[in-house]
This record gives sequence, C-alpha cells and structure tokens, in this order.
Amino acid sequence: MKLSTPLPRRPTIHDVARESGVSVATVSYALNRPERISEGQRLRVLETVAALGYQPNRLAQGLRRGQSRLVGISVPHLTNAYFAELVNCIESVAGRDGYEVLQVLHHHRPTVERLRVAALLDHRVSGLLMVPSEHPTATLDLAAAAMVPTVVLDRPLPDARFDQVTFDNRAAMTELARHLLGLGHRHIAFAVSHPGLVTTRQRIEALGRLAADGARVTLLRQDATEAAYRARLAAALAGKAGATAVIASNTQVGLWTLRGLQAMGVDVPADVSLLVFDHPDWADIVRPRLSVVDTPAAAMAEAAWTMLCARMAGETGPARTVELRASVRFAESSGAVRGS
Amino acid sequence: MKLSTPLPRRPTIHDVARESGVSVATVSYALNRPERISEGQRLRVLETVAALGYQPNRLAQGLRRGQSRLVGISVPHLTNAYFAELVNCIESVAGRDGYEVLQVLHHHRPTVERLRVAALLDHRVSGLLMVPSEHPTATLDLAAAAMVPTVVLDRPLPDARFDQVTFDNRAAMTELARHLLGLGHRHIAFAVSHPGLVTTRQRIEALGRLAADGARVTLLRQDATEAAYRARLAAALAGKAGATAVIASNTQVGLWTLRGLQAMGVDVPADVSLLVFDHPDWADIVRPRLSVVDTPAAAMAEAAWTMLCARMAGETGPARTVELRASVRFAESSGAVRGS
DNA sequence: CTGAAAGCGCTTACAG
DNA sequence: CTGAAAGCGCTTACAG
Repeated sequence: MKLSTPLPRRPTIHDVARESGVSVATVSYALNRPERISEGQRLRVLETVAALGYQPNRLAQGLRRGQSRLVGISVPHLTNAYFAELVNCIESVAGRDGYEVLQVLHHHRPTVERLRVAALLDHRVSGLLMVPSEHPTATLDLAAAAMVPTVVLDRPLPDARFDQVTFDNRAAMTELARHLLGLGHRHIAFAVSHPGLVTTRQRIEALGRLAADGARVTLLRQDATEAAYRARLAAALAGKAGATAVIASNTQVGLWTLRGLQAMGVDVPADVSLLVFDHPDWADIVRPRLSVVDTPAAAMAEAAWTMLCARMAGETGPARTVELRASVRFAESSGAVRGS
Repeated sequence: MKLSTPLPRRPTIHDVARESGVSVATVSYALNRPERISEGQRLRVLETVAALGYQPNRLAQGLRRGQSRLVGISVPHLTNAYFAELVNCIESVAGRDGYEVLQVLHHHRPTVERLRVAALLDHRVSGLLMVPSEHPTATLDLAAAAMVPTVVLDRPLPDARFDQVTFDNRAAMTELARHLLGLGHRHIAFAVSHPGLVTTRQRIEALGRLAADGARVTLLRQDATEAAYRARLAAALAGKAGATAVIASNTQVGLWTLRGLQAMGVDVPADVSLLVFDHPDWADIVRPRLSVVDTPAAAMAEAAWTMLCARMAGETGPARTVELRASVRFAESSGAVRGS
C-alpha cells in the first residue's frame, strides 16, 4: 500500500485512521474488538497498521484504561543469585502474559525501599512483587494505600493485608540441625547478615530448639568487612568449647565463611562442618562439596505470579500465604564431629 | 488540614486543586515551576499535596510530556552474574537520576529479543540499553525506527547508528595467550557457548595469532547438555597432541569445564590449565584458584549510562564507542605445561 | 456497523 | 501571578 508521506515521528492512531479512511474509533475496534467491526474494515485497518508500523502507545492506553500492564518488582539487589533467579523467573512469566517488569533494588535499606516502591506506584504498576527489607512497614502502607495488588516474596510478614509466598525456613533449619546433632555436634554457629529478618528469626527459633538436646548455638553476625567477620568467625571456633559447625544464612556469608576457614587452615569437615542456605552454583565444585539448602526460587516465582494475576484480575477475599518446601542436600562439607 | 472527604481512589491533580481552592494549572506550577507562582499559593498547594498523599500520575505526565522517564534494558538473562551486575549497576544510577528500569530478557533468542524490545518501545521508554543477541539486526532496526536513544552494551556491533560500550576482548585474550605460550602450551582449547557472537569472534581472532608462534587452537562448542559437553572436552584433551589448556568463554562454561575436569580426574594445572572469562565469585575458593579475566561490569554500566543520559538530553552527533580494559588475574589454575 | 465526542490526568502556551 | 482551555494518544459509551 502507498503512504501519503513518511512520518518524522511514531505513527498514532490518527495516522492509521487517516490512511485507512476511517475514524479512530474504528481503528481501535479493529485492534481491540474485532467482533464489533466488519471484516473489510478490519482488514484494511490492519493493512495500514502493518504498513505504518503502528504500535499503540501504552502510556495513553494505560491512562485511559486505568491500568498500565506494568508490574513492579522490588528486591534487595541482583548480586545474590537467589534474588536474580526470582527476577529472572518473574520476567519470563510476566512477558508471556503481556506484562512488563519495572524493577527496583533497595539494597536492604528501608528508606531506599520506600522511595523506589513509591516511584513504582507513580508509574501506576498493575501489580507489585516484593522481597521486603528488614523494616518494610512504610513501604507496605504505601502499597496498601495505593490499592495495588501486592505479593510479598520470600519473607513472610505478620501482615494480613498481603498475599505471601515463602518457603518453610523452620523445617529446613530443623533438618540441618537434626543432621548436625546426629553427627555429634553440640555447638553450632549460625552466621547471618540480617538478624532482624523474619526468615532469620524463624531459622534461629528452629535452631534454638536444639538447646533442649544439650546443644549450644552461637549467633555470628556478618560484619561490614570480610576481615572483621573472619576475626569473629575465628573467635567462635576457638578453644575446646568452640563451635564445630557453621551454618551460613546465604551464599555470600557462606563464601566469606569458606574463604575464612581456608585462610585459617581449618579442615572442612574434619575440624568444622559447613552448611549453606541458598544453592550457590559452585556448591559441588569446591572441595569438600557443600551441604546446601536448595531454595525453591522458580516455584516461588511461579506461585507468586499466579496469585498476583488472580488479584490483578479482580479476585478479592482474604490474603493467602503459600509456603513451599526447600530441599536440603547433604554433601561432604558436613561430617561427624572430631572424636565422636 | 481538614479534608472534605477521604477518597476511595488515588487523588488526582483536580482533587488537589479543589482542596486548595486553586486551578489545576496552579497545582502543576507549584510542583514543576515554583518560580512561576506566589509563595503563599505554593505553600498551600504543597500542604494539600502532603495531606492527600498526592503523587503525579507518571502515565499522564509521560503522555503529555512525550517522555516516560522509563529506560529499557534488554539482556540475555540474569543467571549469569555478569549480566546481573550490569543490570544492578544500571538500576542504581538510573534511580539516582529519576528514571525507572523496564527490564526484559531475551535468552539469546533473536525473536524473543525483537518481541520484548518492541514491548519496551510500546511503553515509550526514553532510552534503551541492550546486550544484544547473536542476531540483533531486526531489533536494532526497531530501535532506530523508534528514534529512541540507544546504547549497545558488551558486544560491539558494526553498526554506526548506535553508541556502544564494550571492553577490549582482543587485548584480554592476547594477554591470556601470551601467558600460556610462555608456560609452554602449544595446544589450547577455547570453550564457547555462542561462536557467532562478535566478542567471541574477536577472542578467536586474537587467539588465532598464536598460530604464528606454532601453537594450535581448538574451538570447543558448549553443547545443550553438560554430559555432551564433557564428552567433547575429553576428546579435545585426549592423546599426546591433546590440548593442555582450556580457556572458558564465560562463567557457566568455566563451571562445566571445571566440573568435567574434576570428574575425569584431570589435575589442574598439572595436566591441564584452566582460565575463565568473567569473574565468578567462587574463583578464589576453588582449588586451585582460578585465573580469570575480570570484566569491568560496573565501569561499563557507568559509561553506558553517561552516554545514554547525554543522548536523552538531546545530544546529537555521530555514534561513539567506549572500549574499557578488563584486568586479567592469573592464579594457580594456569601453570607450566607438563615436562616443559 | 460506524463515527463524533467525552474523558483518562497531566502540562503549557495564552489571555487576563 | 492566575486560570480557562487545548491537547498528548488512546478507549468507549452513545447516537445514528
């Protein structure tokens, strides 16, 4: 087909209408309500659309329809493979369903989280997925006030306003603890980066029940620098009563711990056992191979998306919580305590 | 301040105007052109804004202003730490400058890339950052036709339409090659996942110059399955004339290679040296420690953002290419060839 | 089946 | 300094 003149700007629905010799309403119907229009008109319009390379302006559509087809996702950062995988999975399913992903990072800082999620809301996201920071209340209030369908990921919150998807941290930790008890360990260090996090507290709680079995637990806080952390780690392991096993709360703490143990010349697992939450891709290429808690990132993303879609489609009713199971995989890094 | 009535929906500029007893123009000026308005009016409007929790609708602003303050970023996926770090850095600088990041993943598939980037364009992104697939032409044409400022990341393209940010792959590979030659290696295998990629071809080219020094190069293609790749790897290393060194083109190929070598009982570096492009965080906790090419992801993201901002601010002129340097870090995994 | 017109929530020349 | 009004690019009751 011949065009009257090439446009120096992106074509609008008016351009299509003019070229096709119909009204803008007819163009809109041809694209969105094929049944409301005659076959001939529809074909002619579609031809013009193709010829001009017309693509509806989503900003205008969003404004008019009152929904942007954008979903927001807020996570701490992407240098953690676990969060990266969550976002990765969400992008795939979102794209499949015709949504785009607006992504913000809060770096564990509540203030950043609030500001960035507010920006998401300003863009009128149709839905919101968030792995909350340690103090997400202000952010959550924002989401609630905006009445945007929201699903909280990974970290269960005592907040009945939101759907949540998590995995059973207590069960995973209990499995690790039983394993270590059975291997004769009576003093376990738990290395954490965010002590105040719900999931951390759940893990500590599960670990705490060990006390009843005569075991001791030391909480090892990850410091700002690797050197400072290493000193703490050394202290926790020192002496006759030192910890004989370390459980790391995530990949990065696990990495620092392993590097520290190597630097100190500690033999894993002969001297100290090491177990790690998350599933670093290097778990089975280090020696000894690492015992890990394989978090169900893909399944969680899938579940969260399903719930979010239901809400975006208008589903009402009380908030639901989905709790998946992580699978623990024991390898060589966790062994019997020396002399047991 | 007292409100006439709580709204069952998000407040608009009209609500603020009504509550403040001024026109919508005045509200808009109070927010965007403080100098065009009297102090008293401005204060009153701001008070109402705070009381109502009014936040301008970015969809409407974008439509009216003709720019969304959204930037699109298209990368292969996030399970590669290098791409994840690029996105991570971009999100930080974008957020700082008041932009939000719309992210799509193309999984190395040109068709997916085209579709997803088209979606980005439909949302009228103000700028576009892309790590292209192997065959990005259709996608690039789309970006060019949309006249959206675009910066190509990581993979330099013979396309004068776009600004580009990359690092010197030839130099990095040359450094690896010289190192290996110096250690006596005369047969080097290069393991790649995407042979057709520009960066891969540049690396191959640099490696090819070794031939002049009497060295041989074998291209090792990463298969769909790890088992198939392992068989290929074994074949490349077999026999008297087998390769004595493997250079892996990225972290994942490096991981498969290392796992393969371990499974075959090959001693690194006594039997075979291993060097890896990218900087896996596990490089120094495996034994032997890995020799790596540390790609300047953060610096690249920074440079790309600067260029994109300049273009979004209206800068014209021919496309520029920024080429950074990667730093090679040799460790224990690359050693002298046996018997040399 | 088709089109003129209103309106989504903003911004901005323009007039007063 | 302030406000009425047009218009960004769409969708959708409504009338014909």
